[in-house]
Amino acid sequence: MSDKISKVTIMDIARELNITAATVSRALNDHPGIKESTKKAVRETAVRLNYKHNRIASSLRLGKSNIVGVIIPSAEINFFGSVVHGIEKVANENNYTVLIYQSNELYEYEKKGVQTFLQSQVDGVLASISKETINLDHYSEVRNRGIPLVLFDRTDDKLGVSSVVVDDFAGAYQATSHLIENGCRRIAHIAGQQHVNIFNLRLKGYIEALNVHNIPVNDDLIVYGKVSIDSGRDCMRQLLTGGILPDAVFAVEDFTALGAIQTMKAAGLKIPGDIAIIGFANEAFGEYITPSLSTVNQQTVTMGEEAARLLFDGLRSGETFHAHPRKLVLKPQLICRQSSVKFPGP
Amino acid sequence: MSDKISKVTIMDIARELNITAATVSRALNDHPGIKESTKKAVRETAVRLNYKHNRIASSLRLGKSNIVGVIIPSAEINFFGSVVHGIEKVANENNYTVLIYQSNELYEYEKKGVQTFLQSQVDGVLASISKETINLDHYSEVRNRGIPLVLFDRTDDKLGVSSVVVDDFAGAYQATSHLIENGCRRIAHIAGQQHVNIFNLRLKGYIEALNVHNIPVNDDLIVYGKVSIDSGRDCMRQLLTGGILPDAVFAVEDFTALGAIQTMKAAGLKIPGDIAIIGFANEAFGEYITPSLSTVNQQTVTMGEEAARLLFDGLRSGETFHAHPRKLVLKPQLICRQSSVKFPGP
DNA sequence: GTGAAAGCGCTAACAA
DNA sequence: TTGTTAGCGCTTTCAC
Repeated sequence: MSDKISKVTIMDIARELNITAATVSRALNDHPGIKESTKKAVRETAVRLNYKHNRIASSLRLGKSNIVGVIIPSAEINFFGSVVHGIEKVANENNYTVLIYQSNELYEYEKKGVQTFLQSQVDGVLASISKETINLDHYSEVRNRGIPLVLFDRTDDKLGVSSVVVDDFAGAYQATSHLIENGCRRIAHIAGQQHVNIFNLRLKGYIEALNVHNIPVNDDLIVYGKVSIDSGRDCMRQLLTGGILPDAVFAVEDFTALGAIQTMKAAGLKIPGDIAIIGFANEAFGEYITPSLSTVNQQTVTMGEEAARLLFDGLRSGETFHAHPRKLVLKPQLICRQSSVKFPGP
Repeated sequence: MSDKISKVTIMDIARELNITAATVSRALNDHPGIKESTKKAVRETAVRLNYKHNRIASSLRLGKSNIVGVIIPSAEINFFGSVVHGIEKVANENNYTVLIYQSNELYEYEKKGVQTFLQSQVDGVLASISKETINLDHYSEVRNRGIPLVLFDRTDDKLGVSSVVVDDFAGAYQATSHLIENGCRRIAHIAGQQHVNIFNLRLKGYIEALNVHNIPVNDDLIVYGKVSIDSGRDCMRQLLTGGILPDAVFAVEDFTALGAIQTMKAAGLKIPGDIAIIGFANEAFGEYITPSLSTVNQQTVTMGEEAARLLFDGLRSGETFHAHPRKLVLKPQLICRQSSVKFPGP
């Protein structure tokens, strides 16, 4: 019941056992040159006094915190939650703790998150760049300080750091080809902000698929949005009031596709009969909406695991971390559901 | 390009300006008794040398970290992402940083998260208890150490700490009454684990609504699940093969409702014609599935804000924090969509 | 196998 | 207005 703040330190344990703090520290860290009996006594006393290791003091002394910071744009996107799972798995294996900061897709928050992590002396940073971010100086700073930094999904090659991405070009290519193979010819693309490289790659993959299949690229069928449900709605309206009525839409990601579907339904269009649609990211809701949404899966957990592995490899290799940035490209997987299949198989 | 780890400290700034570290520290902290010119010089030199405040050292010295830790069961549930937004807003106003730890609904992770936060000397903890958690000793420890702890949504009164919840009883009462008003009489409830108090309250609210409307409570219409899509599917199957075919279902939360809907559809039941359904939590997907899901909104952002406010009030009041736990109960809001409305209005 | 002592970087009394 | 000094709790060299 007491609100006593019992700050038990290794000194208290030392006093109790008539040994020194140094010995206690060594015992707790399982130092080889300490008698087993001493270790045992120290551990028992630690438990009895309810001692709690002070990470702050330890970090200050060691110059490392055993914490990795993860910056994600939003915890409300399943994709990122899933990547974080992968990261946590590997971090646990390496005896590291993961702390998360959400940028809310805002540059200022993202910058603040990086600063917080730097000030908190995290040993490494994993990040996915916010949609709003153009200036990357805060990440350069992490890099220049020699702190391991690995980007995932929303990356930028200019930074010269390691990264893990899914092959967005290939994913877009597959998605678009799938629509073509289903008989669609007037395939529109609702694109994202082109400074975000994954969105740019998806546009390029779309164009490549059209080229390979000898379908002319029509600029009127490409609209640019801000990658959200609302934006998806708006972009779809634009497409419907444009000169050419598309018979299919490749949306830059699932939320955008969701918005587009709402507009299609409101316009009385049958999906996929009148118009087919496919998204990107395999968000959880896609399976449950009507029609269920075809999309591209991004191997989220693997992405997290690989990003974390790159980070911990770097942590071990020390100073030369950013000397040879590596780029891991995961294979995306097409997921065909109802929204894109005009001619269902037997 | 260099990978130099330039550990610039206040000593470096002091040397540069021929003053002492203490003065630099005071200048950086905008201490009143420092000449404006000195402050200016210090700040400029700090920028020039690319000095970064070392939070670790500062925390060790001050015994406080200006960090609050938030423990959430899962970042993949929109509800929690949304609450965290609320928390961050208030934390920012108070010049605090928010770090998130996800328990993945597992007791062991949750315990580890609490330990990490304690070891990292966070100044306060906000938490929502995982579904799996029964033993609450780790939270007691936070409390006993005199560290402000505020629970939100998944709380437990036994802990004797402040909390913010939505009125789950009232929400369940409203949801059930809504079904009754729509002409349903054989209303089933897919319940959650009863050791989780919010799930228990929802069951009680359901029963109360039936009582008030003179509808007998039938135990065959109450099934207990584990609160997930899969569990929703299973429970619904149980209900369909039971003695009485329900004409409505009140599901303990939205994912459970989603699973139940899948089973209903598979059984060829029309929703809401043959069977109506309502969920709880207002997860994002509910608006987009077919039929759209009626549910109960929980004022997530407000919940986060209020929880954070309770915490910061406590932080200021100091030692007596846990002496007078407060409990804030927010009003839930019924959201009627297609899945529950048998007789749509004009 | 353990002790003594120094120091990580910062801040707050107390002094001047 | 600024300097001096001590210490937060832990770890680690160097002794013995």
